[in-house]
Amino acid sequence: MAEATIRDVARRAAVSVASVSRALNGLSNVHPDTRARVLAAAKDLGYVPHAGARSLSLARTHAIGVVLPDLHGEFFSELVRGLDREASSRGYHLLLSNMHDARDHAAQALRAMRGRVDGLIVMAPHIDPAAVAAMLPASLPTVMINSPAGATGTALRVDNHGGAQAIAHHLASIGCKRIVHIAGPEGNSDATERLDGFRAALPSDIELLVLPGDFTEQAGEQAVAALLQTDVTFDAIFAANDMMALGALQALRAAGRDVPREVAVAGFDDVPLARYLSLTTIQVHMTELGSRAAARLVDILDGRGSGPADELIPPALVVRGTTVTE
Amino acid sequence: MAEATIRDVARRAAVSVASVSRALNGLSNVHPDTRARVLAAAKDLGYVPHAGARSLSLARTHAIGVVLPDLHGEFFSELVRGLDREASSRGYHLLLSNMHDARDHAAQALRAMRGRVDGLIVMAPHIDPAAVAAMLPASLPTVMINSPAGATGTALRVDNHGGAQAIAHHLASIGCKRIVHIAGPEGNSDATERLDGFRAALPSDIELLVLPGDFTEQAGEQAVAALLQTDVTFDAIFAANDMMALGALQALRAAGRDVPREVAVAGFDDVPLARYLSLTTIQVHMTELGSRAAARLVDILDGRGSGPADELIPPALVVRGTTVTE
DNA sequence: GACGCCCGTGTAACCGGTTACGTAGACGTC
DNA sequence: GACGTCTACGTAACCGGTTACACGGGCGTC
Repeated sequence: MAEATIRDVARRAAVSVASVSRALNGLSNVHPDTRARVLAAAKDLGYVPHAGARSLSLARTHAIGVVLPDLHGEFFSELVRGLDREASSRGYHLLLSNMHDARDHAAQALRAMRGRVDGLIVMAPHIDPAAVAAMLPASLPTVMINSPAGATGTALRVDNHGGAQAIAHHLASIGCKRIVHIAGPEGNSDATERLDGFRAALPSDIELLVLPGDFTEQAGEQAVAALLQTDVTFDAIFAANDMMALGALQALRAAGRDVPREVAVAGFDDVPLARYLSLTTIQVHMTELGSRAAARLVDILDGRGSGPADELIPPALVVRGTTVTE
Repeated sequence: MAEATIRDVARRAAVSVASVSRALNGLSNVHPDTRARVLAAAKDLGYVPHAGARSLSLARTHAIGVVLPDLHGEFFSELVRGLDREASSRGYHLLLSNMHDARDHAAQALRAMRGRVDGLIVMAPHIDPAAVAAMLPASLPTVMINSPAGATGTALRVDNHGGAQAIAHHLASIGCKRIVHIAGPEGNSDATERLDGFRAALPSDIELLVLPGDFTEQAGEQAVAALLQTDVTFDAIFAANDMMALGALQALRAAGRDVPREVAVAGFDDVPLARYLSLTTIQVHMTELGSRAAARLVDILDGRGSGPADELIPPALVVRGTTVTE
């Protein structure tokens, strides 16, 4: 059952290992007859090159490491789909590694990548970029996704600022005056950028109330339910992500508030559910983010110039039934 | 910027590479002083072992290859989450590879795994298991997920038969007499097992009409829309998956049919949307399927006995508003 | 003091590929 | 016929780890 090695092939074809290697890799300086013999021998033996050995001598693994937080749902799969699409079309594999919260475990995970991959794609919106940089095995080209601004190396980010701005303009244009924002977890860069962008783009005659949240549906529901107990009035809710917006929607409906006539609701992300529940939101094309990130990294690995150091993926406003009547 | 190797560490600690290797791997036959010197030297140099070289000499990569079809949505992420959870907790990494439709490309992808991974987890419900077996690099332990029955080696499968049976009993118990089934793509083993199980469990006094489908929402919608044009009567629809059930729901609502009073609707999978749209369905715990598969493979790799050759993951019936009124 | 044993360590082979370098032979030129 | 070139190919070093085996020295025993 032991797999055939290149020496087995060499023996069977009665040539040296060098010739086998050359023949199999399509180098030109091999006699056609020799090449044919080698190919036949390889086929007979069912020979498959040992990728590990190959990478060791070439110092090239053709794999890229992907380190992600413990993402849930569509986000994760869309991102990975984009990464995989681009990577595999350019001859690279994906080595997955989840970075759970534990900090030192994360360092461990990153280090373990040395010698396994040619480069890294890291997403860590909850970790200080300097800390991440310190954990990296140096010499491994890295592309960061949605890291806090100022990250080292190449970074791709969703334009949270621009997206939030678009929501602000939209809500203002439909006449909202008293808006509630349900924020994301503290220290999360996506969350803070969304709030900052929103606040900055809001005309001065509009009031803004910010409530804490944590990106979960529950948080959105509870925040709004609690708010409804008070005598605060409002005509719009902008949640830092879709799941909280959906929670908010449920709380509003449970309380009999008419959406969008009494209260407009908007989210951020455009998860698939948003379309079904007709939620106005910002479409973040995770697939594209993934493939752009992979493309950038592969460009670097393959020695192509790497364009601008940072890149913003522009999100698109999707207006649906929770802010305007059809 | 070149990374330090074990020889650099050896030089700095003034010992041989063997001692460095022994010290770093925690072998017992190393003098405490030596170990301390080695550790210090390694730390000074920021030494990180080269995983590729390590796997070459150990013939162990501590990675498992995951070959999946181009899955969409939650399915994909849930499965991968389960795989990753189990694998990483047991010291393994995941090497991802999508197997698109092209058959020979698939063989290529599988072969490329040799020397990169210690074992494989393959999901290919649309491919003949014998063909898959033929593509495998032999000598690579493989666990198949949801393959057509009779697959080689270890296989884990969702109990499609049992799930469909549960739906049949449920529909019968609420009094349905004329049921329409929207089938999945031809040749897909999940699809055929669901239909077979359903048919087998149906009491003989219930009529069954089978319509073709392909697992997409559109297919479900069109099948039902077309059906409504005819004078065929029916009081229940069982779609081979949730997305088609949701499509069916839309067609029914567009035609003004009352669900569940006039027509009961059930799906299979329990995608997240199902909960929001209150669809009765069969809950397939993809996360568990993933972690079970990883556990089985790691058991084999680590030399633990591998229990029963095959394993069925039991799905659970989830009754919601599309079959019963609350 | 000869012997055996154990401990700690170093040397070098090995994992399975790639490739720099050397060389034998065919051929052309003067 | 001596010499240079070019082509096809083999030998062996190398990638960065692990580890079988050899070995030297300290110690206990008779």
